[in-house]
Amino acid sequence: MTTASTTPTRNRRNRRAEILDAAARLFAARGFHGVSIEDIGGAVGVSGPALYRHFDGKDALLSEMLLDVSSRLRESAVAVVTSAPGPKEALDALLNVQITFAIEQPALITVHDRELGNVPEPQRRQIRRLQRLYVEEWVTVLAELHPACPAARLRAATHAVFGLLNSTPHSAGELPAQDMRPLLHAMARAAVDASVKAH
Amino acid sequence: MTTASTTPTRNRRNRRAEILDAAARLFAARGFHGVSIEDIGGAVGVSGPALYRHFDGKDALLSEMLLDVSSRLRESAVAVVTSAPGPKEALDALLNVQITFAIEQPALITVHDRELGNVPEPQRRQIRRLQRLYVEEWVTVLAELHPACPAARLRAATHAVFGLLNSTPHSAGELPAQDMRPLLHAMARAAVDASVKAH
DNA sequence: CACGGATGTTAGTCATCATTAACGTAACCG
DNA sequence: CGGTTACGTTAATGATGACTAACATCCGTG
Repeated sequence: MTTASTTPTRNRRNRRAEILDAAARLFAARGFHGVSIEDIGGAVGVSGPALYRHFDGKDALLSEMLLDVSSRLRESAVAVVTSAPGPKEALDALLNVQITFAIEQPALITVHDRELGNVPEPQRRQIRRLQRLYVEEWVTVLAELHPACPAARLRAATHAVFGLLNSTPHSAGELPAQDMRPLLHAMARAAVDASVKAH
Repeated sequence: MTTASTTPTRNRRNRRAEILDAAARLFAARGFHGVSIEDIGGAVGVSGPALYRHFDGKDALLSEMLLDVSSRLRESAVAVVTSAPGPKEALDALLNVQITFAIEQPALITVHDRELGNVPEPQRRQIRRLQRLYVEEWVTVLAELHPACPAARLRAATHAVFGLLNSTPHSAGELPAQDMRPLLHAMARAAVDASVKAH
């Protein structure tokens, strides 16, 4: 083999991330069970069982992927909320976090809200926990803005906003990202305001 | 067997629909490839290969399911738009169509926007066509309301609204349907208005 | 009442697939 | 240089699963 042009160390470090990235795209397109280990290996130029040098198995691959996404979302949310001067700014920042994620990592977002059911039990619980904490960041901020609105309504509204923002992958080619971003922000913002009207 | 209490004719006619219903729920929960023929049969009280008396196979089952949903959505949209006195009422009616569907058939809606990729090619095209026509009903109405807004933006906004409304399955137990309905309507309405602001 | 069709059942069959085994090879470290 | 570690490879292996075959049963109808 004479095709090793880049630094080996660099390649080693990148392989895991490369696999996770390819797997995310494939899972998003065909679903967890619709993708084989061979498919994933093939997508990064190695073949099949090579993946077991990097992950414990297909389930572990998915677990790590979702765990990573949930953690990052949750961390970003906490960071952004605590550093915001007030709830109004916090909401804007939360919107930006989710929009950035949805636009830059559409495959991950898609997998994140579809494939939790395929994660085995020990990790499933933890991912759920992180997702819940992420939602609660939103609900807390919204509750500060509208103390009279019942929490259940705020939670439902939050999920609806996620649905709105996560629709980006569906309307992929429609609009350039630089137009999509403010559009989503404006729509989500308006939806949130409407959800608490009359409360 | 002495357990045949209901009218046989009734049972026969219902079996196909029963299967489609159970399959929709299972597909929504675990994904097309995550559900076996045995699972589907089991869910309606027959076992495995009995399904082949009603459908040509697993693919055909999915195809029929998605074709049915797309047709119904599209027909409802056309009906409601043509009978509306003006674009404003038409938009409200379209919102109600989608909301009713999302609340009453969450599993179908979920499968509808996830599993198109698993439909084999002859039918795939037709389902896509129906989905496109459905979207165009929305875009046409929105264009009447806001002629200055570029079609691409309206299309993206439409997809975002679908995302918002189809989030119902995710926030299942949060809110009773009788509260969910007006909430979704208000949020979607506001989101649409925001999407065409400054145009 | 005999018959045919609709609807099920159970026992194959044949692929596909996740996972493991057994075996290179190349870089790095002593 | 000898040995360990990291990464890959190509064969099994063992399950699972879609689909087919062969064989009931039941019901309406001539």
